[in-house]
This record gives sequence, structure tokens and C-alpha cells, in this order.
Amino acid sequence: MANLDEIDRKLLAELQHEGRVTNVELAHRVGLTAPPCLRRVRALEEQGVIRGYHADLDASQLGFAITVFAMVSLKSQAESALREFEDHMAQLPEVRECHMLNGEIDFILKIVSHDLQSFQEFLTSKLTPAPNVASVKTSLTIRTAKHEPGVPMPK
Amino acid sequence: MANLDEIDRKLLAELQHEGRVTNVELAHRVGLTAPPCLRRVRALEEQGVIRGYHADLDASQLGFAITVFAMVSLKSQAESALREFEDHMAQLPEVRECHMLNGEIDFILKIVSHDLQSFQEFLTSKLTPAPNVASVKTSLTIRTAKHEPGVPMPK
DNA sequence: GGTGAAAGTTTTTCTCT
DNA sequence: AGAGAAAAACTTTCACC
Repeated sequence: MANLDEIDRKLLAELQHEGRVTNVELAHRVGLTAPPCLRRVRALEEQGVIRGYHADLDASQLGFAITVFAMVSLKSQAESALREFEDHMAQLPEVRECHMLNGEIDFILKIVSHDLQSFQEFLTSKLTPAPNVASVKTSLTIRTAKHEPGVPMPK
Repeated sequence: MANLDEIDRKLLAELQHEGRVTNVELAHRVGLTAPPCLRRVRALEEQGVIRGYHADLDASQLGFAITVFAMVSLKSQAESALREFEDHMAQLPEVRECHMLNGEIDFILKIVSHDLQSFQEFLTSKLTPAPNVASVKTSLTIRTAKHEPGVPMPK
């Protein structure tokens, strides 16, 4: 676990909230001048505390009207079976997230699709026939009330 | 839905993948010079196609070892009850995502916590007592096999 | 680990096509 | 709409504390 001081945490909070803030503005917000601020950011990137930066795009404006959560149970929970399923999911662009869970459900997937028809197509031709799948339960997202990036950060 | 040409889509793909790429580099990658590239990016931000930029932080290095998915059912599905629950979730920093679903489960939540103990504390003192909650089923994330930002983009 | 100034890039505006 | 040049701002390095 990274050893971070108060300034690092403020800096990370700012970058999580506004990833394209300039270094001078960031330095100002955390109470530093630009050079040490930049050094800290580079060090945090180096350490992997900052894994990357991503634009947050409006899925619906890009033609992805449907977000679905799928709860998947496998026939076998052997590590090789789990890996095989994960590798398969990695190949499917519609699958944005694949989390292995404890309990009855082995995986939860977040899937985006253009419309219900293309989702049904994906479900029957790609997901359900995937290796080792025992059952798939899907739920359509009606609306997303909250979608905060990453982790809670002190204000 | 936004009216985008091939260049816009490439540009969005690049920014989704690497949100802090410089405008000159971005322009180069999509085959433009800097000024028109910047104009396009600003227009996409204006239209809300680009909603923001966020640093992707390593939760475990920040002391959040636990990610949990919670499936919540409410006692009433009246719009006012749904809103009240959503407003409540908006106040809880541990709750990173709150999606309303169709079917048996009314909401799925993504929750992060420092450890199992603080998660149990959150569950019993914050989530289960929230207004109108009928049942909460939680599953711990064992590992995250895939976590791609946003939407599929053509390469 | 932070500061201030200087050099090198990048962003941003303007004008032209 | 895109290109090239110019001005302003930002990033990055360096010498110093």
C-alpha cells in the first residue's frame, strides 16, 4: 500500500475528479508550486497509484442505449474454468466489466449494447454459449442514479 | 444522439483510452493539425459527448481492499420511494454506483470499503437501515478480470 | 522536499484558404 | 471545416535552498 501524505491525497482527489486539470492549477489547489506537484504526480503514476486517465463518454449519445448487468454461474469453479471464462469475456467488447464474486453467483458482468435486439443477439449467441456457463440472469438498467469514479476521497 | 464522423470517433476512442494525451499528439493520431482537433474536442465537451476526465486510481493502494456488489430490493417501487432511496445513496461515499434495475432486484450498488469489518459496519448501520429497504444481498468481489472504461470504440 | 527562473512545448487565438 | 503562424499558457528542467 502506498505511503501518501495529505498533499498526495488532495492531488489524487483532484485528478480523480478532473483528470485534465493543468499541473499549475493542480499545484495551486494543493498548495504547491508546479515542479514539486509534477514530481508527485509522476511518482504516483510510476507507483501505479494512478493507473491512467480516461475520458468519460456519454454512452447514449454514442448509440449505446442499453446497459445490462448479468449474473453468471458456471458449472465448474475450478481455477482453469474460471480463467477460461474470464479470457472469453476479455474478448467481448460489449462486456465492459467482469468481476468474480463469492457465493451463488460466480461473475457479475456489465454489458452495453445498442438496443434490446442487439443485446438479445449478444446474449444468445455470445454469452450463454460461453464455455462452462450454467446460468445467466440479466437485469436491464432503468437509470443510473449515481456513478462516481474510483474511490471515496477526502474533500 | 450526437452526429459524429470518423475523426470524432477516433478522437473519442483515443481520449477514452488515454485521457491526458496532449492535443498535438491527439491531432497527429487522428490526422489533423492542432487547432481543428481542439475545436472538435471542445465541441464534444460542449455537447456532453465527453462528460469529463478522471484519473483511474488503484483502490487497494489507497486502502480500499474490498469491493462489494449489493442487490437491493425495496418495499415500495413508487417513484417517490425510489427517489428517496437514490437520494440516500447519493449521500454515502462508500456507494460508488447506484443503478436501478428491472425485475426482482430494484437496485444494484457498487460499494468500496477498507476491510471486511468496516464493510459490515457500513452494511448494518448505513445500508440496511436506509429508507424503504426490504432486502439486501451482498457479494464480495474476489477479483476483477476486466474493467474497461465506458463504451466499445472501433479501433 | 520545496522554490524561482529559464527553456522547451503545448494550447489557444487569429487569419486565410 | 482545416491549415499555418503568432501569442499566451503550461510543462519541464535546472540550480539553489
